[in-house]
Amino acid sequence: MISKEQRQRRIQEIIAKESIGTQSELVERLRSDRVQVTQATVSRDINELRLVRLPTGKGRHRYALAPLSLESDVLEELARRVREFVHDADRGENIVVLKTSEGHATGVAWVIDRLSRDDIVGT
Amino acid sequence: MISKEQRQRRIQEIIAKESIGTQSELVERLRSDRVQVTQATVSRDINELRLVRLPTGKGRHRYALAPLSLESDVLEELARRVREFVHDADRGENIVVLKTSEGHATGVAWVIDRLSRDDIVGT
DNA sequence: ATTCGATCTGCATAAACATGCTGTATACTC
DNA sequence: GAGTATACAGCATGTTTATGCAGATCGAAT
Repeated sequence: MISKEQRQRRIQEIIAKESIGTQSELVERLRSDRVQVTQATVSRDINELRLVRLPTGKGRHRYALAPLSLESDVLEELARRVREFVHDADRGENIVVLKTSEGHATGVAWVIDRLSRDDIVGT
Repeated sequence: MISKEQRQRRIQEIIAKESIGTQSELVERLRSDRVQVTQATVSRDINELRLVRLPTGKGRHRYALAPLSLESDVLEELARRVREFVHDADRGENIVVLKTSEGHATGVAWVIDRLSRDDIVGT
């Protein structure tokens, strides 16, 4: 019998590293670590740890702690530019239009490019 | 009939201001605003908006604006959404056009809105 | 050592949430 | 206009999560 505290620590580690979508999944995962519990207990643990089940699109979910840290350099720069230069944001179904100060569109777009890197098809 | 987009906006407003613990509760709340929907639709909205049900101790819960309210960090959320949903970025002299996945423009625009407001705290 | 109280867990089940299917509405093409 | 496609929402139901209750365990106080 592992302690409650250890188990909860383990849970946090697991969901931080792996993509766990349901509590049953987590129960199984814990079993593979020789930690035997039921879904009921895991449910209580999750509440105590204040973990959240985050929808990750197209019907999938993932338990998560809280934040995910990203490159804050680029982010801060983007924040600065958005605050300073972006005046308006319109949107359609699959499009977002940002209106910026004269001449600053390139700069804002540049930061967004950096942010997107690989995922961007083209600019 | 209110539009899906309006309804989702309304949902975000409501959960931002009020403490909503279940989807049925949200359905009721929407009804009191003359917005009639079922739990099923609200469930789909919540997934699309990537809202999160946060345990708030002693068996209670509250829906929240996902990572945003958790981290108080709009930037990281923007980064995530840009990475995930923005496919293309065009620019003009004072305009930036982001092309996103079907249906995700609202979410991206929403984060940018937040970012443009004075009351947002930077990283 | 026994009693009390608090904590923890599993079981069974209730409550909450997700989703397959279907009907309706709208838009596009021919 | 008829046919086809796409998005949307409700209903019914399946899946997932929360919880009342009872039994086990532990520590402190008597």
